[in-house]
Order: sequence, then structure tokens, then C-alpha cells
Amino acid sequence: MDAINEDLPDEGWRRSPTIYDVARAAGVAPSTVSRAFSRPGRVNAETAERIRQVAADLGYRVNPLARALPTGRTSMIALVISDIGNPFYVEIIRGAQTAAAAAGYIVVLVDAQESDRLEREALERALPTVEGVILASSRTSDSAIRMVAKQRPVVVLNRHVADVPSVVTDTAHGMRLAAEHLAQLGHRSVSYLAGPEASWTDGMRWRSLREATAELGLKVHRMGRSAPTIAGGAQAAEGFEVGSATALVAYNDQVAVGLIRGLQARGIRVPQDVSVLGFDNTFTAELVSPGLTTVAAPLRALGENAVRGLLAILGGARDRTGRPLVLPTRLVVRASTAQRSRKRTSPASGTTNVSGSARNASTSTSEGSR
Amino acid sequence: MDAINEDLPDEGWRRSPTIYDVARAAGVAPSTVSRAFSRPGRVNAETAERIRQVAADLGYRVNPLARALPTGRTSMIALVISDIGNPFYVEIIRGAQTAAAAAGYIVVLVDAQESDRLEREALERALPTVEGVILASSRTSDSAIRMVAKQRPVVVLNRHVADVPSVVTDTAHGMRLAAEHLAQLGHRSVSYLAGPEASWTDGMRWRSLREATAELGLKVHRMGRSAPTIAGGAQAAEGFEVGSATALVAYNDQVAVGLIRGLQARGIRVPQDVSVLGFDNTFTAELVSPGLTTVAAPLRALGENAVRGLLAILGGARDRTGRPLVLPTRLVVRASTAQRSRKRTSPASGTTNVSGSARNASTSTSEGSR
DNA sequence: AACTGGGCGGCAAGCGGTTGCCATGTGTTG
DNA sequence: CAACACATGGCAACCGCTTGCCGCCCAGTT
Repeated sequence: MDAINEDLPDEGWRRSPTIYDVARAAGVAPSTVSRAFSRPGRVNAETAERIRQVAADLGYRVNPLARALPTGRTSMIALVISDIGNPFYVEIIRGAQTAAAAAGYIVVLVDAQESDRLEREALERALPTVEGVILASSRTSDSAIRMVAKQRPVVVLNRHVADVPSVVTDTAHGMRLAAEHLAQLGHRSVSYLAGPEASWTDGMRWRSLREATAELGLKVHRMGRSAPTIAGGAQAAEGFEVGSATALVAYNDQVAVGLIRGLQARGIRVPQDVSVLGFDNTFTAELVSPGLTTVAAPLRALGENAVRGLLAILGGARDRTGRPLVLPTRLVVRASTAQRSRKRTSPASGTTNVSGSARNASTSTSEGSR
Repeated sequence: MDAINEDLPDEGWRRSPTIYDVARAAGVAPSTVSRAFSRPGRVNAETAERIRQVAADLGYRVNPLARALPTGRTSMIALVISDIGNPFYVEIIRGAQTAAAAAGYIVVLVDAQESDRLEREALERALPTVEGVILASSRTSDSAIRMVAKQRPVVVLNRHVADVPSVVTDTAHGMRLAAEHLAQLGHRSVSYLAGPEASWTDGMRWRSLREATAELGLKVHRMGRSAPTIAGGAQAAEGFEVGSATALVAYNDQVAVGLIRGLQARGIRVPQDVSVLGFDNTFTAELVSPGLTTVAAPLRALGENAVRGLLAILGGARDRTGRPLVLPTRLVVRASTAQRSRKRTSPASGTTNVSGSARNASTSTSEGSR
């Protein structure tokens, strides 16, 4: 409480020991110390052990900056995302972070804050200090990606860019599960609420849904585009015409959540009047009521694999197939989807039970698949 | 689509120009180039301009690593948080990031992933490369903080550690608003659902609530501790005895959200049977139903000011008062608080309207304050 | 006994900037 | 006109670590 600034740490932060200090103390040349740490085997085992001992005593730690200068190895990679506020990224970040940490790397997060300019600036600032980049921000244009790829190894997430390694979600399978689930519940006509036009993911999701529904004999139709946010979904809800479809598949969970709220605000009940499906299974999906049925993207694995892929490239991997790594999806059934109602405004009760049993059936379906 | 790896960028990533290249091209010494960039005024205006021109033509960019080695100025600061999944941090991160970017700094996020060990490891890895650290992770012990502070300038968030600059939330005022709001709604007895014991914030919140309620003549009582998560809150709901209090103030929004769900699961209605208040106003607060009434912490400002403070210190500020910078709070009234019900299990309707009018009254109260 | 080769340690030249100090040129002052 | 201050540019020594190359020494070969 009595914070007095007596002990000014002015000349402060004492210089930490260098390989020269260790070398002197151990009676060897600095180069030997260096090798003892970075080139195991190159130096005699006993000598190495002694050096390591001395170093430990002195509290020596290699200075990453100094190491990076001649080698370029900064042990940092950049992860570019379009907005930390987007729950979609939290598991991705976690996955990336664990994978990176396991390899002794640190990840610097470049947050575009939903702005192209900011993204470019921030990335530009970070680029020279990182060894490689993972682009998980959907907005970035292909040309911008290639620009970056020219300067540093790059892995893109949930997207496909020629000649740039990528890891993506198995959207086709996910949408297939979604369609099957809806078909099982008796739905015959579904609408897709599209996301941003620039989104590669959106195209993929729409296409996959179309194919899956076609195979299952469902009618599908695309509603206009929506910003990939809760607000966007809520706004889109205004455009929904009751009766046009009994089930709605949204671009992602955020949109789905907004959609549900928007529908509810209009007095349309979910799932009694219309079922709603999301995509991604971010943590918001289980936060809202009704809980959101959604296709779970392998968020964490996405992050992990992107990092691993990047590290492999940095490690000199040349065996790129040129084919994206695709990661499996599964369906998570919650309460936002239910048996299609015969008539609109059906007697209030009972429905939940029906959906309850449907849920069990579908869950096992989804569990069974990969 | 036809990703062929023909054009192996093997010898790849072309070496970028250095001050030596620029110097040669401009017909000056490297040192002059260096100064032209980092020491404006030290070199003749015309010369500087010419150099800058040449540099631009060559596409020269200063290499931050090389610059950092002799100077120690890496233009990076670390922001340590306990879990990116915690919505509490998203605005803090944003604030920190904008403030940092404005000063040309990049922030590297150190995510403890709720683990002491991971936090230490990650921080240790990042420490040598950053100029300063912002500790926003509640878990860290005082001694650990001092340890870090010995190595780098540190600013702590929402916490007070002797001799370490800090920026905190005005909890006292926030809790006062909360208490007033509840008093106005006719509540006479409130319970506080505590957070983790190690949390400085928890102590502060409890103390503030106690003082505020005392002044207003409300009875207050503390329920057991809960993990600062939704799950924690849900679990705590089981321990709540109906009738013991008509209003619950939770440690934070996460706990409050969990609490609400837990209560609802037990058939206790919020806000009809019991009102619930949160703290922080994270985005989850408006996501749940009923929307959570909560004390809004100045999240973004917290992040911004922490960075600004840190940068000031790095810039050589010595004028520390030793006093934490405290940032204002306000009350955000949503639907989780309502007029105290006369009896338990009152006739279902009407209540919302009552709470509706109360809401307006309180909102203006809260808006009026600071 | 002369020769070869592998193991191991040291030397020194970077990596790309920064900066203290000095040399020079020009303007100012006594 | 000498003395001096100041503006400006160059020299060279770092910052701390990596690494190519060299030399020494001690087997193992022939």
C-alpha cells in the first residue's frame, strides 16, 4: 500500500550472462559453449555437460534475439485472425498455441480487428520477426496472401489458395450430416443464410449443402447474405418468410444465434416453427437458448495442424502434395432443431419431447461418423 | 486447384536490402543511413531526404531484429492472460492492441491456458524478446509478479502489488451502483457468490459490496466460492437456498451466467424468484436469457491504459505516484434483475413489466454517474 | 614408420543495425 | 585573423550468437 519509489531500479535490469561469461567460467571458447547448446553431439559429452553445469550456475539463457540475427530463427510464428472477439478463433488459437509451444515456438497474434488496413499494417510490422505465418483471417484477398507467401512460409486456414499449403474443415461431410439430420426430422425444404461474399468458406458451405440436399431429395434455397455476426443474423431474420422453409442453415454459429434471436423477436418460435442449424460449434452455441444444433468444426485441430504444417515447412519439408489437409467434422445436436411441425402454430406442448427423441437418434448417427 | 509445386522457392525468400545497400546506392556511410532513420535531425535534411528516397526505391525496411540486438528495443510487449477463452479478456486485448499499434509496438499474447506451469513457461519464453509485460492474469502470485518485475518493466491489471504500477477497475463505485439498483428494486437481502480465493479482484468486490450494502442498510451474506467459469456458477446454484436472499451478486459475468442456468435448471426463475447481477459486462452478458444486469468494467480502457502506462515507463517516465490508476465503472441494467417479489412463486405474469419500469429508472441513475 | 581420418576445440568473420568519438567544413565571435 | 562552436558525415567497435574452416591429437591402416 505504501508504494514509495525509493529503490529506483534506474541502471536496473542487470545484464544477463552471455556465452562469453560461460566460456570464461568453463575455460573453453565461446564457440564451444554455443555448440554445446545448439549442436548436441558436436562437442564432447563431458565438456558439454560441464558447460551446461556452469551455464546453469550462472543462470545463463540463450538470447533469442542474438540467436535470431545470424540465423533468422526467431522461434516465432504469426497467427493472423480477423477479430479476437470472434469465438470462432478461440479454439484455433489454443490449438495453435499448444502446438507451437510444444516446438518451442511462440505465436504472435495479429488481430485485424475487422479492418483490412489494420491487418496489413499489423502483419507488416510482425512479418520481419516471424519465421512463418498462418492466415486464418477470412477477409484477406488471394493476392494479398500470395504477397505474404513471397516473404515468408505461409499456411492458410479454411481456404484454398493455389500453391499455398492449407488446412481446411471437411465441410462436405459436415453439411451432409446436417442435411441428414434435417431429413430425419421430416424437413423437406431448407434455406441457407449465406455469409460474406468474400468468404471462401461460405462458397464451400453453400455448395456442400446444395449437394447434400440434392442427394437426399430436399429442396434448398439461398437467402441473402449476412454479415458473419450476431447482428447480421438478427437482421437477416427480418427477411425470413414463414412457410418458405421449415429449416434454416446459417453460415456459422454467430449468424445462427442472431437469427434465432431475430426470429424470436418476431414471435417465430425456434425450433417449433422453424429449425435452425449453425456451423462451427463455437462456445456460444451452447450458451444461447435454445441450444444451437451445429456442425462442429475441428477448431482446435485446425489450429494445431496449421502450426504443425508450418513448422514442417520451416523444418525443410518439401513433400507438399499441394492438396489441403482436411479435418473431420461432426454434428452436435442441441435444441434448435426439431421435428418439422405439420402446421404452423401447433399446440404448444409435446414438441420438445419429440425433438428429444429425435435428438438421441441423430446424436448416435453423428457420433458414428468419424 | 492444380497445385503443382513446380516453382520451388528453394533458395527462396530473397535477402532484403540492408543499410549497407542503401548506403552504397546513396553514396554515404551506413551509419548515416542508420541515423537518417533513427535519429531525425542528426543528419542534414537534404541528405536524409535523399537517403529516404533511395531506401524507398530499394524497398529497404529496417530489420527489427538487428535493431533490437544492440539497443534492446524490440518494439514488443507481452500481455499475459489466463485464458483466451475467457470473454473478459477480449476487450482488454483489443484495447491493448490499439494502444500498442499506435506506438508502433506489437503485443505478443501469452496465454496461460489456466495453468500455472504453462504460464510460467510461456512467459519465460517470451520475456527475453519483449520490452515490458502487462500481467492481466489473475492467478499469478505476488512473488511471481515481482520475479518478472525484476527482469522487465511490468504493469499489472486489476490488482495491486506494492511497487508495481497498476491499473484497476473502480470496484467500489461499481458495487455501490449495483447495491443501489437492488435497493431501489426493493431487495433487502443479497448474497455474494465469491470467486477464486487467490483473486485480488474477488476480495475487492466482496469488500466493496459489503460496504455499499452496509451504507444502504441491506443485509449481505457470502455464499461459498466458485470457479470463475460458467460451470462454476452452475454448480454453485445447487447450494442456493431459496428464501435466503432475493438477489445474488456474482463474482463475475461468467459465474452469473452459470448461476442463472443452474437456478433455472432447478426451476427457480430469474428474475421473478431471484435477481442476479454480474460484473464486467462481457459480451456473454447480453447473450443469455434473461440478459444479465451487470456492472460494466472499462475493459477496453483497462487494456489501453495498461499499455500506455507501460510505454510511458519504457519511455523513461519516473513520475510514478505508486498509486494505481483507477478507471470508472457503470451499471448496465438488463433483464436478470427485477422488483423483489412479495411471495415466492408469485402469479407468473406482470413481473416483467414491473422490472421494465424499474429498469428505466435505474438506467438513468447509472448513466448519470461519471 | 609414415599416412589417413575422425573427433573435438578454437579462430574469426559475419548477421544488420547503433552509437561514441573523431575529422572536417562552415559560420560566429573577440 | 585566430579561436571556437556547431553541424554533419565517417570510422569502427560493439550487441550475443552461429558456423565455416583450420589445427591438433589420437587411433587405425598399410
